Amino acid sequence: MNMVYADKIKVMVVDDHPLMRVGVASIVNARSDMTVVAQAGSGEEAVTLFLKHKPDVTLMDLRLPGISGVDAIRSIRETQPRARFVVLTTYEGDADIHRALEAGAQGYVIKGMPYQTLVEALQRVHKGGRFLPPPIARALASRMPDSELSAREQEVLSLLASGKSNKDIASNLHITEATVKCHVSAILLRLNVSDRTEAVVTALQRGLVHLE
Amino acid sequence: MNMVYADKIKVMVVDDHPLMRVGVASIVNARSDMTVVAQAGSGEEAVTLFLKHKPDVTLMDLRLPGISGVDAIRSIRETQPRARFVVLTTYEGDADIHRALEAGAQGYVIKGMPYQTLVEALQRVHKGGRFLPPPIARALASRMPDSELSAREQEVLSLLASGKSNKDIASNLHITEATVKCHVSAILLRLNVSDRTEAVVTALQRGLVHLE
DNA sequence: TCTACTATCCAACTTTTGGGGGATTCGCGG
DNA sequence: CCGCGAATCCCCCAAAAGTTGGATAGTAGA
Repeated sequence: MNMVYADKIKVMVVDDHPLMRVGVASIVNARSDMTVVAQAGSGEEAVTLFLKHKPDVTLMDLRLPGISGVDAIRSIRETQPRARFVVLTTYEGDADIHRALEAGAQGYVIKGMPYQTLVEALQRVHKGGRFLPPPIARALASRMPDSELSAREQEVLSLLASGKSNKDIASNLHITEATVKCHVSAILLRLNVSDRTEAVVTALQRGLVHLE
Repeated sequence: MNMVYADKIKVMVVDDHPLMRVGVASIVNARSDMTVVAQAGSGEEAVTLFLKHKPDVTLMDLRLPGISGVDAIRSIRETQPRARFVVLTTYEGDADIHRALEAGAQGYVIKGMPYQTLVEALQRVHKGGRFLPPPIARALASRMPDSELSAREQEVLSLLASGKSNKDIASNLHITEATVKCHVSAILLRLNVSDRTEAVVTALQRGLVHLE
């Protein structure tokens, strides 16, 4: 019987850490105006469970095994454009924030903020609004407007971030070392750094690439 | 009245994420053989609360604001050598594991393992044993036995990992660029990599250094 | 004590990187 | 159609990074 949920916000929790899911669920269920209707530990599971439970708001972590949280949001919104999402993740740079909002998230909360923030985000997003805490909005605003890398440059950056030399990158992409240098120079310019190592460090800090 | 705790394992939870603390606490408190007697959000708070509540086992995250979890363990064990610790953290390389055990932790559990693992770790460590899940023991075993960097090399590595050039590092440490190159070469040898960028990436993967 | 070892330091040499031109192709939108 | 940006390549050169060999000093052990 679904009557018991009639006046409550139906929430789905997506996070690969069982302990974090339990924590979030106990916060949500402790309130009289919301309830957890599903929990998922991966992006794939989230897509499946969304269709089954139709939550009002989905709390989504970004770093997940398999497809990323951003991809899961995009995938769900393709068929369910009215789905609403609050991203709940550890801070890993402004790039993730931008990508998540672009994919269709309406809220963004950092793990470690007081949990009243999370509750407020769920309420606001459920009512059709957006929710970006001041530190997040600030990080987003401080983005260079022209900081977009081309597809090729992103490929080069990710190889750079795995520690490869220009020669390795060249053979990996089947292009010449000269071309690699060209792309690397463009990346250094965009990221406003002076060498490849600094480029990797700031790319990791801003979340443009990840380890492993 | 402490009588209610007479037959229960007294647990302290240390983690800077309130949601994670709530999750862990609800798991522990749901069991009849253990109970949470204190929660801390920083290493400093952990030291204070330990003296006040004398938990049987402390669940300790490693990445904390202020002093690290390892430092907190070391600090507490200086005056309370019988204190027992289970590290509960995200996997960030074998270096952290080694440092934590050296500081006096008896157990090591990764966030994201099924929470039955956490319960078992608490029980085993409380009974005076140790607890290292197979994946952790394996990561520890695969460490190079000779992978220790000298103090100076660690300084250089951390500057390397912030993206500084040899010249910057030299002026930072008040030595010649030639000497810096020498240290860098030694680091490359130890980490078994071929250039500084790769060194930074693998150092980050293994948890020898951290971003920021 | 005297040797062996290690950490630290330095300089000369070789290789890799990054910068500055410039050229070609391809596709996309005005 | 034409301009424009993205991607590809080339040459040359200067600067940075990495290699090798060697000096010094302190320390632990035979």
